[in-house]
Amino acid sequence: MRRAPTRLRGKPTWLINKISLHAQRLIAEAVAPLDARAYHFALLAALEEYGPASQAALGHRCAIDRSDMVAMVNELAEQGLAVRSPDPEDRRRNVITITPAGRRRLAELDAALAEAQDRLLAPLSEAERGRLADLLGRVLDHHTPP
Amino acid sequence: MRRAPTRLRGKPTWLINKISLHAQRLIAEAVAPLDARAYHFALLAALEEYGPASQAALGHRCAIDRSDMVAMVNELAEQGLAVRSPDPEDRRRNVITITPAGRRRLAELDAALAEAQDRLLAPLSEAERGRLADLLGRVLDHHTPP
DNA sequence: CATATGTCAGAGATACTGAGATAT
DNA sequence: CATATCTCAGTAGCTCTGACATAT
Repeated sequence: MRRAPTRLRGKPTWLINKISLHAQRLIAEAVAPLDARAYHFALLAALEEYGPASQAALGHRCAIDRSDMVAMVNELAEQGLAVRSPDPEDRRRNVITITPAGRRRLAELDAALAEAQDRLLAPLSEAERGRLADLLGRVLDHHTPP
Repeated sequence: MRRAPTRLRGKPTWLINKISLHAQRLIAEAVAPLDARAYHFALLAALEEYGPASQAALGHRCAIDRSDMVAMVNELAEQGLAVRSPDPEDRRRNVITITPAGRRRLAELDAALAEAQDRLLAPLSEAERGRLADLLGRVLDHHTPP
């Protein structure tokens, strides 16, 4: 890919899409030893930070479709990382709750993912990583409905 | 997705992956009226900048797998944007050449994609877009074999 | 009746793998 | 023999759509 066409190099969408592939690969490698996926971390992080939540609420926070949420919660439940129970106050809902094992797994995943960030952003200094995260955060916010 | 978990927000890989989805959607919408895809632009840009090339060389420049290149070149050829002909000097190869119609299409795609960049990066100033492109370019280079 | 939630089946687009045929 | 190129078939992971049943 050396010397990609100038017109291509100048398109941030292209840079982002290509980097995204590297990011997905690095993350998959990082969490594979834990028998996990990237979304496990997202869900466990949301459960720990905001407490028990319905699948719809989790999906809203983490930008995961509710149809995909089913399988993700199944996986967390099978591994004993979260519990799915009916919500007595609204019987359409399930309440998902993180378990002690889930909190331990969250910490492990966080460490593994931190290393993946480090590999992805290896050529950037700490200050540059901060600036990049700020710019990306603003871009994502702009495309995120309230 | 409002108020994504702090741990998630702090992971550039997550920001990049989510933004990549928005980018792909914007690009698909931008080039759909031209009956094209993002890779058409990549290939036409490479052909215009570096001249006729084999499919393997194109794939190397644009980071497209050879097995996917076949269908892409088929599409360009069907639309009269490029010509595929056997290489007399190395009969394993095809030489792909851009046509005048291909150059016109390249200009159209470039304009359409410029607008997509604009929509993706709407919240950023010109200076910030430049800084973002620089940071992303360095990250991508780091993961690109020579 | 209209909306929200969870569930499921399947489509779509993208990237990759593995194999074969041909040529160097 | 080892490698390179093109081609094709099939797979994998992820995202999204549409439908349904249930509950509000």
